[in-house]
Amino acid sequence: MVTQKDVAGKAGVSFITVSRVINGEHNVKETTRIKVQKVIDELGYCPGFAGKALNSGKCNTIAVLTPIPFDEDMRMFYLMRVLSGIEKSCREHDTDILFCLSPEKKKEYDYLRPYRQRKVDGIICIGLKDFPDILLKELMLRKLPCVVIGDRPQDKAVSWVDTDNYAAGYNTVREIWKRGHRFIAFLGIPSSLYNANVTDRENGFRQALRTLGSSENPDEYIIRADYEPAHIKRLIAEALKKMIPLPTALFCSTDSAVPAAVEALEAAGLRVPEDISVVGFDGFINKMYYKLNIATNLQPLPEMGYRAAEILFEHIENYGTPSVREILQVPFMAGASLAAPKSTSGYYTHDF
Amino acid sequence: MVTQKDVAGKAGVSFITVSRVINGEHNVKETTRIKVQKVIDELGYCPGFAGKALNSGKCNTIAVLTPIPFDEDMRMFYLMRVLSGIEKSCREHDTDILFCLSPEKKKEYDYLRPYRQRKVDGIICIGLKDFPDILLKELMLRKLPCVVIGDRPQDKAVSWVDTDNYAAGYNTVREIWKRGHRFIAFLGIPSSLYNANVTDRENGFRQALRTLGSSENPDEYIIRADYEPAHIKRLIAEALKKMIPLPTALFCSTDSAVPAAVEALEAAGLRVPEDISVVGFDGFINKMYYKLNIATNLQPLPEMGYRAAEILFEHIENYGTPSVREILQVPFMAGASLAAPKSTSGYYTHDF
DNA sequence: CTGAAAGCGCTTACAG
DNA sequence: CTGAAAGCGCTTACAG
Repeated sequence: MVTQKDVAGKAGVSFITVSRVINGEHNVKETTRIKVQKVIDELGYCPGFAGKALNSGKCNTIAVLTPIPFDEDMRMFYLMRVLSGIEKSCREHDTDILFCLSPEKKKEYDYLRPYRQRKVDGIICIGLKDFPDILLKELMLRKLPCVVIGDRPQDKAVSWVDTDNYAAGYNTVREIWKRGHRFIAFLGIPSSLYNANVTDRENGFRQALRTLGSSENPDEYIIRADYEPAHIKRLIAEALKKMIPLPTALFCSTDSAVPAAVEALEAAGLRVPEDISVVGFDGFINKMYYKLNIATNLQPLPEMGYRAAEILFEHIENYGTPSVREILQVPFMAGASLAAPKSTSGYYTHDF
Repeated sequence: MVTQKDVAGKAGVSFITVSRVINGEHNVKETTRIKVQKVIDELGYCPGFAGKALNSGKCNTIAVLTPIPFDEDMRMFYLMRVLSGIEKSCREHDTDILFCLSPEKKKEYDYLRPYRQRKVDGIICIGLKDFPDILLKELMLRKLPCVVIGDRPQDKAVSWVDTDNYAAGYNTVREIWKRGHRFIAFLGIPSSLYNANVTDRENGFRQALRTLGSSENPDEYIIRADYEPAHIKRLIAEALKKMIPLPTALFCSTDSAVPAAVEALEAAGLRVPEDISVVGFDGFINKMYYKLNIATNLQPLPEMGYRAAEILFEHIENYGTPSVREILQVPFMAGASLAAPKSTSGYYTHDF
């Protein structure tokens, strides 16, 4: 490895002068600078980062911590879009991304090692089911700046960027209702499986129905299934039998449930959207060459990543800055899977 | 940051003893070890990696260099599957992954900075169109171990892991032919856009047709389009007019072209697979909820990533080890998009 | 404008 | 079994 000393020797100056030239300091004679720069170019010298890191305590690297497995196709989309935003910000800050999977299943893996080792200046967490307490304590102990994406840890000290899931859930029902639907079902996820986000969508769904004046009890139209397509299909098949009258629209709390949901509906003899409309949430289903263009809610994932990174850099440059909480809006996207129901029975007079 | 000195002070030993305990050396009295370990636990001491890196010249990090953008949906699948294999190997070697995009478009970004800075011990390149000469020279200059995935750099010094695209192309034609097809078209990519892989698939296609005794000139059945769906559709529409007789099967050199290709065929009034069979290459199209189960070739992407990382670790531990070249096979996957053609005119007597 | 000194946190010989 | 010394590559005061 070429070091400052090598350059210094060949240029006939001390290594300190080389350091000055590399860092663009002004207290260097112009002729010296040129001479040194020439040797730097000849030798291809580039300052090793370890020496610098040891000095400054900074390594210009941030970690992305996520339990999302690389081979899970739908959730990967979420991760990748967020990453693209993080990456943009990192590029602007000359910072690299250390990629740390925190496997959901393989608990024995010590995913905090890179942080303990001070291999990163800060950390962005994505898709953690719950923000673990141990993690929080470690972060505090080691004064490691941290920003969480897609969750809202209680602790005041943690910054986060999230979307307004309640408003999006509410608004989605409005959009469905506006088109004439009155019996709307909701496909969620058990709260034990994910964080409050999905519950918020469900709460928005409930509140919207209350506000819009539905006399129906929404509970009977709410299904909660885990990520497994088979599970989704079975629960929908069972639920349909109990929903009287049949819903004319199904709001899926995540796009990744849409294919299985549509299959289940079709298996029950319902055509989408002729017999039942389907709306998703997240916004990547239509990138997947799915057979049907799905109305959905477009999460601003790259923006979330970008903002999270920007906040993180602020914390890094200025440890102790008050924590930041940002809530981004989720625009509704119309799509072929959402149409007016066959029989509208005059509800259209309801004004919007 | 808690350092060896802090531990040493509290435990009443020198920091060297702390180093010994941390590294599990044997020349430490048992009672001392226990005493020191207790303080380590109390203080939550973990050796910072910068000091170690400065000493050993190693940082237990490898870089993944790729021009594949995070937001390009189909190619991302390729990248992620490869990454999952790399990640597995890294975990076994207690190594972290530094993620470096080398943007295809934004040339001004200095994607070699992390390597020059010795921020990584080695580098895995994925999806580079051509392995750039400058990159190679830099790697040699800085003695940075490197393994390339999905390409075969000429230089003897570079290790790579690739798939047998020629054999897969050849075998695919056999599979199609076996089912009775005699007029088979090929959708490739201009050689200027990608590396020899796609050309190899095309060569396998050609050779298979020659061997199987097709009297047709395959040139008229070969289309080359870039990644743009619009481009693919236009070229297929034009090509179909010139193919006489019409092909009864289309072999797409990559799954990412399949949706556009099928659209083009359907726009021309051809049903898949009733009028024309379609076969892909890569193996992720069927993960995308595509409307049709596609016959394709399943690239062993996680294995490629895993092997590449294993080879890289060998190079890192033992710089100067002869370069390794590995070629993995690509199994053919039958699917609903490949069926027997409507009229078979007695070709079935051909023996396999 | 330039360099000698000290130190960042660690490890590796070398003495005792 | 334990510690003092030197050094990894760099930067930051401090002298001159």
